[in-house]
Amino acid sequence: MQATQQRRDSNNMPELPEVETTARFIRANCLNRTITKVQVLWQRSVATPSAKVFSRRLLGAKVMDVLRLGKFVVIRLDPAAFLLGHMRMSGSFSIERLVSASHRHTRVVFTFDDESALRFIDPRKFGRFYLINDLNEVSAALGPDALDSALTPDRFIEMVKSKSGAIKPLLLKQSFIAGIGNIYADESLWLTGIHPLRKCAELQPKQVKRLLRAIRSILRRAISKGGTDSGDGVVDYGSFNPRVYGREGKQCKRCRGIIRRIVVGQRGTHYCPGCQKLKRSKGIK
DNA sequence: CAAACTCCCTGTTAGC
DNA sequence: TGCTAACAGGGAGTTT
Repeated sequence: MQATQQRRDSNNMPELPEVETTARFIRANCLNRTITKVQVLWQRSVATPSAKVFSRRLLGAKVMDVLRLGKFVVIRLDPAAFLLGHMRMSGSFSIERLVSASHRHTRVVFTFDDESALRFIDPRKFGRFYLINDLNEVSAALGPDALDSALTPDRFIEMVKSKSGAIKPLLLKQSFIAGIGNIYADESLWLTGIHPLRKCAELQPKQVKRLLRAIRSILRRAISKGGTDSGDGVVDYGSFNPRVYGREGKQCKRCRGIIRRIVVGQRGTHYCPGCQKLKRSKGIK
């Protein structure tokens, strides 16, 4: 039988939508299964506890639920524990019905009682697993999830207003708001017409409200485009077409200006100088 | 306290 | 064509 796996290209670095899709994918395939074997092929893929303890403690654990927390895939286990996975740059999962030849970049393999296996593939070795008892250990360090309805526009406005720096680095800070990565940060700022270097305190409440709406619309759309099982066992994230991300030197789809790339907070940042002004111009000078 | 580095990694790409 | 060096990127840790 063919392996079930997820497909990813350069425009699909795991951010909130991809993690959500992945969590659903694992949930659909691994629910109620019991782990019978754990192979850690790259030790550092396991952040905590030690790879040895990690493997031992997972034996006999049953998958009770799979959810998403920010950019973490959270697997709730019985006996009570949480297995968290972070895909970082290049991580992805595949599920196999039969034990097949090992994929080149396999870092961790979880085998279940029905002899299926969940394989973690991660070329750049940045992905990490955490086995913890209290989910709060992680959630306490995260800001509200970008899609959590408990994060109201008013609250978001207050959160942004109290900050002194630029808006883009703030969107990437998981302790501020969880789930947004470099691609969606650039895209949502473009959609809202806000320059990435714009100072938070200078933003009008109305703009911040629009920004949150843009973030959510882009994330939701990406989720809906991903996660569709095409039937041949391949889960495709869908073709997400960035408006600015990775389009340096190309024409803005809105104003025909030329997309620029700058570095903000050590991150490549793409924006349209025509649509995203740093200073509000008052007509013709 | 926040911003800026440094490091972890390797596939991809630019430059020769 | 083939080689090398630079680069990208999320987050943890360290320094300014």
